[in-house]
Amino acid sequence: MSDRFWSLSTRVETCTRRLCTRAYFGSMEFSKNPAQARVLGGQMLSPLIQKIETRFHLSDYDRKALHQLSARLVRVMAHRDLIEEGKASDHITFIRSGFACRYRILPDGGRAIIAYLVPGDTCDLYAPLLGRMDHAVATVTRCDVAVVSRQDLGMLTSDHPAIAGALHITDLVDEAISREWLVSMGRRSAEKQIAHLLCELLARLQVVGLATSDSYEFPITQADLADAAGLSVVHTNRVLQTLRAEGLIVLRNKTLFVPDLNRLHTFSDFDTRYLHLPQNLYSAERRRIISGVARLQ
Amino acid sequence: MSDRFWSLSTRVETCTRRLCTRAYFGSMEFSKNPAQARVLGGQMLSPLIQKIETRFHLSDYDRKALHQLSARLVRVMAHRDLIEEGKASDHITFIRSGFACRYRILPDGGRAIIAYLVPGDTCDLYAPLLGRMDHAVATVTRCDVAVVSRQDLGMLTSDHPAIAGALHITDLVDEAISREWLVSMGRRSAEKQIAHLLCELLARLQVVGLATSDSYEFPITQADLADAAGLSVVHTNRVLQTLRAEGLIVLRNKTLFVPDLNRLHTFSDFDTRYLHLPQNLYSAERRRIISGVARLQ
DNA sequence: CGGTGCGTTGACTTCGATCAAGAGATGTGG
DNA sequence: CCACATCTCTTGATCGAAGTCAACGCACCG
Repeated sequence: MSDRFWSLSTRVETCTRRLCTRAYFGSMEFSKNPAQARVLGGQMLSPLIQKIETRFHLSDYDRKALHQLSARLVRVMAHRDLIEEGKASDHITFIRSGFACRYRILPDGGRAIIAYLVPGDTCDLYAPLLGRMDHAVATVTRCDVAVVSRQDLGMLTSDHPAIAGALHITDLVDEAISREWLVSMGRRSAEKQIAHLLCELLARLQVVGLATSDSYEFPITQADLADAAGLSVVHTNRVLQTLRAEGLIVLRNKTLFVPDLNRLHTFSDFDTRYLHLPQNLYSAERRRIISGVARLQ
Repeated sequence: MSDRFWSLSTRVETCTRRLCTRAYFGSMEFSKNPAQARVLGGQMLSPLIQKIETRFHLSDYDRKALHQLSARLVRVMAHRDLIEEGKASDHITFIRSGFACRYRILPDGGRAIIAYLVPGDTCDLYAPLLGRMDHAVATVTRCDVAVVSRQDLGMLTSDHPAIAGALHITDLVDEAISREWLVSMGRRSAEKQIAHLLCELLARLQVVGLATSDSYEFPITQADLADAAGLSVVHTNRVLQTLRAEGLIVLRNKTLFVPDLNRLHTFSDFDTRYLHLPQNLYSAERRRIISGVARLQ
C-alpha cells in the first residue's frame, strides 16, 4: 500500500487457500496510461533482463527493446491467484518482486506446489502453445508483477531472435529445476530436500541480485514450504528445527543465513550445475558461446 | 538379435545399474550406409511423426521432409545408457521402440527416474542449449533408437518452422508431465501414484499406436517402477498387488489390462488434460487452431 | 545344472502424517 | 489504542505408511 500504488480494477484477487476465510482485498496496480507504463518498462522487466544476461549475451539493440516493452505493473497480495487453472490469457505475467508458485489442488483438498517463481521468472510464457493452463499460479508473498500483452511480446521476439532464444533457455532451466525437484521428492530425506530447496533459492536469488553470498530474505510460510516439499506442516517445522539445531541454517527476522554454504551444499547434495549458470557469472566468452549455440536453433 | 540387425561399432553400451554385474554387450545398429539409412528414415521417425500429428498439423511438405531426414538406427539392450550425464553430443536421439528413462544417480547410490520415454520421444532435443546434460538417459527395455545429426535437424527446423514449433510443443508437454509427476510424488498415495503413472503410459502409448483402448505391453521392471515412483522395490511390489487385488489392473504376460478405465482414472485422480491431447485425436480443426497459435511464436 | 534377475513374502524399524492444543505474532475494526 | 480474530509457529502423543533386511521361489539362460 505504498504511496506509489493506487487502487484500480481488480483482475487478480482470487483466493488460493483451500479453506480461505480471508476477506476480499482488491489488488493494486499502476495506471494503465501507456506513457507512464512505457517509462517504467525498463525497471519493470529488469529482474528478467538481469536473469537473461547471466547466461546469454544480449546486444544493446535487444536490451533496449526489452526496456522499451510496455508493461503494466500490478501489486498483488500474498496468497492470491495470478493465473487460474484452465485459463488461457492473452497476457504474459512476469514476477518483478516477491515469491509466487505454480500449484495444483487435488480432489482431497490437498495442494501441491510444483515450482517457486522468483523475480525475473515468467508465469505463463508458453501457456497458449498448449491451449489451457494445466496448473494455477499464485503469489506466495506480496508480489509486484508486470503484465505484457502477448502481441507485444510476440512482435518483440520475432524482431529479436536472441530474446526468443533467451526466453527459451530460461524455460529449459525451469524444466531442469522440475527434474531436480523430482529427484529431491523421490530420493532425498525431508531434511535434505528442504535444505536443497533453500540452496536452490539462494542461487536463483543471487542471479537477480536479491541474495548476498550467504543470505536472503525468506518470507515463505512453513505451510507453503510444506506444500512444495510434499510434507505436512508439522513435519516441515521439525525439519527446519533440525536444520537450525545442526547449525546448517539460521532463520531470523524472515531472513535466512547460511553460516557455511559448503556444508549445506554437501549435506543436501546440492550441485549448481542443474541451474546451468555460467561458472563465472561475468565471463563474456562463456556468454558468447551460449548465445552462439542458441542462434543455431 | 534379429537377423535384420548386425553388430557394428558400439557407442551406447555403458551400464546403468548401480551395482551392475552384467557382462558387456555391444549395441546393435544399422549400417551407416547413407542410402540405406535414408530409405529407412520415414519408418525410423514414424512414432515421432505420429505423435506430432496428434496435436499439430503438418503439411505434406513438412511430413515429407521428416520422412527424408537421414537417421541411423541403433538397437540397445535394456538398462544401458543412451546419454551420459555431463555429456554434450552433436547428435539427437529419438526412441523408436521400447521404453527409456531420464535418471540421476545420487551420492548414496540411489537412483531417481525423472521421466519415462516412449516411442516418439526425444532424449536430448534441447540439450546443447543448456550446454551439458544435467541427467542421464538410459534404456529400460531393449530399444531401437534413431540417431540424427544435430546439423541435419537444425537445417530441417529452420526450413520447416512448423516442425520446430511441433518439437517445441512436444517439449512443453514433457514439462507438463514432470509437473504432474511432482504432484503425484508430493501429494498422492503410493497406490494412486503408481496407478496414475499406469494411466499416463496408457494415454501416451495410445498416441503412438502402441496401446489398445485398455491395454498395453508392460515390460517395465518393478525396480524401475520403484525408482520412478520414489518407492522401495518391496513397497512397489505390494502396491501393485493391492491394485491387482482391487481389480483396478490386470498384469499378465508382461501385458497390462485395465478392466475399467473410468474406475482407474477416478481412483488415481487421472485427468488427461495435462497431456494436452486434443479431445478428438482426429479433429482436423483443432489441429489447425493449435498450429496457428504455434506459428505466432 | 548352477547362476542371475525378478517377483514375492514376513518381521521389524523408521519416517512422516495426523490430531490436538497452546503461544506468539500480526493485523483489523471499533 | 485496545480487543479480538486469525495467522503462523511450535510441541507432544499417537498412528500409519513406507523402508529395510532377509529369505525364498521361479523362470530364464548359458
